[in-house]
Amino acid sequence: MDADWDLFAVVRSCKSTVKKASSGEPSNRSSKGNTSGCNCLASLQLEEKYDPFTFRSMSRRASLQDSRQPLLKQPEPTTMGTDRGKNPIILSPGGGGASGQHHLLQQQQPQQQQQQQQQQRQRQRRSRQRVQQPKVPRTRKRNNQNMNRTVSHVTDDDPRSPSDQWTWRKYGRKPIKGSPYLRHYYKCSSSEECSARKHVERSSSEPDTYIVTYTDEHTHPEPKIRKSRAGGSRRKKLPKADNASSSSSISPTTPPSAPEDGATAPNVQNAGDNGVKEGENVNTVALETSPVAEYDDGEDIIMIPNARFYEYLFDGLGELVHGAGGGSGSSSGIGLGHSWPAFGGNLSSWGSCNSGSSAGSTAGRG
DNA sequence: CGGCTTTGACCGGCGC
DNA sequence: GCGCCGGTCAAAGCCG
Repeated sequence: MDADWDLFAVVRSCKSTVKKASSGEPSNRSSKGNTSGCNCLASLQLEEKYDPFTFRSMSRRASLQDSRQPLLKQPEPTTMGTDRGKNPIILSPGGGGASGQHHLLQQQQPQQQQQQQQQQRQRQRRSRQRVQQPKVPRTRKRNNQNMNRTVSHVTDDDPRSPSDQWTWRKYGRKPIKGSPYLRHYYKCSSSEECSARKHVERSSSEPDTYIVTYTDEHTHPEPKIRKSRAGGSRRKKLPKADNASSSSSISPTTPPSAPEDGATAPNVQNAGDNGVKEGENVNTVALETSPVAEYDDGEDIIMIPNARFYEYLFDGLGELVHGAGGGSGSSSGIGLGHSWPAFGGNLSSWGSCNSGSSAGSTAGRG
């Protein structure tokens, strides 16, 4: 209950905030709807805003999503990431937009303090533990070293790009100097022994482009079915009662960042060349990210083996689109499985992994 | 319960 | 030698 109240309160406050804020910015293309929604949720999603790669978290929270729905008008189909990247919304710390949040913050201060203390303690504990642990040299490779690297430039222009079917597990992200976007690090999760890794970052010069760098090769065959994405996105603990408030969701250290789902690691494939460093294979690929994510995100996009998916998707999409109309993503994944048998087993796994939310949104948006 | 994301800290390479 | 910065670790917590 409280949570609901909080959510609504936040959403509401955001909404009003957005109105004010958005007035300044003339067009937001696709983001419009999206943006409006997102902006609205700016306080809630700041992180996502900054770090589109994380969007999943939000979408996953059904309740939140539901509450958002009414506020989110589905815009025309759009490529997500782009907007975010181009028009990153940066909320100044004291900036407007957080009135609702403020309110909540005040209400829950004591709790927050406790939580903060707890967190601090935890961190200290961790640090201590680490210090006590015997130092195990980490294997870290530096860029210039002889590494088996493949750099791909991924754009979200061409939906039909092939993508990788590998399953990746995110193990870190970092703000990169000189880039407003975060770089996301992924490891192959199919096999512990597999040393394949990749990192995804949005090109600062070309927000529409993601730079995906693969390191090492997979030591196992391509997984046919993706593992469950249980637990998929987890946002920094959002205290039940004060999710919204928890400024924690707005990481002070989180820089304005990037977009998109690279998270999903834009599944990419090789193609052409583009000046990259010597010894690196450069591939230009289209982000398979489908229109999906618009507001919610790429989230789901992430694990979807888009590549192949795409064609089927668009073929069948027509129907869906027409039927659903610009429907809000609400129609979400629901029917995916049924509508597109073509997806077969994979789809089902996707369903669980990506959850309908995004899938649906994608469809709706066509 | 397994798998995944999040996140701050740690570590080591690299440039100055 | 020092500091910066990128890459990685690992506990915590979430979700199916």
